[in-house]
Amino acid sequence: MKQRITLKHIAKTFNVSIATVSKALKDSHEISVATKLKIQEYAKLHNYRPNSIALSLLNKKSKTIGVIMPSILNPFFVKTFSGIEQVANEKGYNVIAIVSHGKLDKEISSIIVLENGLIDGLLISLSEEAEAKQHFSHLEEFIDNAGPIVMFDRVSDSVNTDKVIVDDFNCAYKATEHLIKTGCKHISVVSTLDNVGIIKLRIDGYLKALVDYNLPINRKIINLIKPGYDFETELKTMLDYQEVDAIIGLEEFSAVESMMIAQDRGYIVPDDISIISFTSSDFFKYTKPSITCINQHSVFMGKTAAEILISKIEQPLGTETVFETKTIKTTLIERKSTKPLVNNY
Amino acid sequence: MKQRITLKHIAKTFNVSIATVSKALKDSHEISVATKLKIQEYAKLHNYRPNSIALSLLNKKSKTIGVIMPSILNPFFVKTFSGIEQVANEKGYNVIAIVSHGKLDKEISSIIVLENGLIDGLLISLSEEAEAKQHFSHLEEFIDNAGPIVMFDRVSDSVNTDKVIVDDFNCAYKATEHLIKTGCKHISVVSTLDNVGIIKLRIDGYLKALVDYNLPINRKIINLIKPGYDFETELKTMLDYQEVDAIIGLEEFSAVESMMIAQDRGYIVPDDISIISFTSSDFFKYTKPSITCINQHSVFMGKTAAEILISKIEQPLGTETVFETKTIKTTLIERKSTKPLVNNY
DNA sequence: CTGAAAGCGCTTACAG
DNA sequence: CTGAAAGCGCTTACAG
Repeated sequence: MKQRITLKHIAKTFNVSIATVSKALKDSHEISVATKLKIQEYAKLHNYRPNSIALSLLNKKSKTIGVIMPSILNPFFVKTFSGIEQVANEKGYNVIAIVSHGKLDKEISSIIVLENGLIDGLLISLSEEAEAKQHFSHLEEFIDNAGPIVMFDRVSDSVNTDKVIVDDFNCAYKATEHLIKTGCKHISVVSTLDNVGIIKLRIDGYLKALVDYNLPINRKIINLIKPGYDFETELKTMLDYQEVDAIIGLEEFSAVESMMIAQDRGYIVPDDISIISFTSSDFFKYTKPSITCINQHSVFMGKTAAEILISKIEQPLGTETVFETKTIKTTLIERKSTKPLVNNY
Repeated sequence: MKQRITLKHIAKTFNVSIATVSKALKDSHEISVATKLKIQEYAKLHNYRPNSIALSLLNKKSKTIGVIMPSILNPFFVKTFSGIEQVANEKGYNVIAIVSHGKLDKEISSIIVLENGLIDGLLISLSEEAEAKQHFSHLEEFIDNAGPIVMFDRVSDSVNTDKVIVDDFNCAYKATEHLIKTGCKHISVVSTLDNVGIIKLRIDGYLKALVDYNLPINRKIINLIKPGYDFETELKTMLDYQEVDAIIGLEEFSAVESMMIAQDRGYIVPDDISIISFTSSDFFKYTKPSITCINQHSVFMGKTAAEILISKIEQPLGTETVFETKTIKTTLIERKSTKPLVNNY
């Protein structure tokens, strides 16, 4: 690694000032054609590239955005991230990715690092712990000091900023309704997450559907399995002691693992028990039976969030800031883990 | 967004110099306890944080690394990235993620952006196009001007730098051997990638195993499906016209999709046809039958690559640079898509 | 104990 | 047509 070439170097070799070199490279009309030519040629030959850190300091813009997600080993977040990366790159922004692993202190320390000029704006999906403790002052501090935030998926009403969400309530309602319409009466909800706003919304949507269709509510088959508890044990216990003819898995793992366990116990899917999964994975096509799921259009969600963020970053100073909450529509992808809809419903 | 507080602001409020404030905040012994105290208190109260861009410019270190991958919607790269992110964060580095989508010009333009002080070092898995065209000058330029590179998985011998790879040759040999030992004789290889070094290595390992076990080689069942060709059609044609009793999928998609297609045609897996996949996915547990695969320990690969890179970044100037190529060991995870090993082999 | 100066690499308004 | 100056936010060796 040799020394990177700078304006100073070029200035010295031609015995001109740094300012002249700077202008020459920008093809300024202030500079004579002769000097422009020789400087540009030399710069090209030596692969001169302006130092982006220096420009950041000057412009107070880093042309990079940050993304903080609870996990990256979760297909939903991977796809969202993919969407974010795409539009960021199109618009000339770099993206710094940070995984909070659901931990509040990781979230806070990351934001502190990013807060000092490193990024022009932040995309964040809240950590479980931030939601559980309702701790958001680090976000407000960021907004005050560093730039705009757009929250996606796991958001909080307490933070006044732009948001992109999935319509979790209706989405759960639709899934539940679909199960009811295919003849299910004892619909369980299974999740490995708790204390997260979206889970509450999904359960509310589920409950509403039950009420609307005059089905009884059985709290014992709303199975939020807390960390530390064994999924398999919890699920088997439920299947042993409760009547269940359908399971809505609130994330991929819960759905696919529930299906496996039920099948191992001899249940036929979907005849004995139907399965629907929140979050769509390409792999749901490949299970036996293939799994009916809700497509949350996560790539699109990522793109939308990034677009909003960048437009906020680039809006002229003094523009009145109006915050919007965009809801991404979901689709039910019908596969073989649910019974066909009865026509005469 | 208000104005971020700087040393200048603090200096002005206490009528001292910027230098004094800087030293006071570093708790320098040069400064009187009284001034240190009031300055520190004020800074804390107003949430002062040194501007990291300014520090980067000063130190010529940005404490961030770049990662360029061909794809992020591929579980192998996601896991590798996860490993990278983990150690980078432990060691206080930010990571900028860039997806090349297999395109050379995206790879080049990204490197140009990153080259100018933005990152201290780069992790890269080559794009298909860079490998196909054997174009690597952008990497050499980066190494010359910006900092160390560590290549992972898709590497090139032509670039003199550190590398972390999977032992693709032996890995394919092992997989093929396993199939032979379970009684397969007509082993096909299926991949949607071509022109990539690792694919060549895998095929070489496969061929070597066939030779060692005195099995005939049938080039017609080495099925490298080029972009634009329909996977299903290609695979069906092969199954129709060639004798095949095992398929090695060189990436997840090829394996799982091949299994589906074979099953749709009435093949029983593994009795009629065995399946092995390169790259391990959590989902392989959930297919019927579950899929035997090669675990490439991709998270570990990412961690290793990041560790090497950061050690290179942080090594004192003038340290003799010795490049190493680290090979990550792979494991065969036996599941139900292959027949059990016969004991008396 | 405090501060002026130089510098990291750049840009731009202003003089000459 | 060219350059000196000021500045982005910081640090550090050197004077006083």
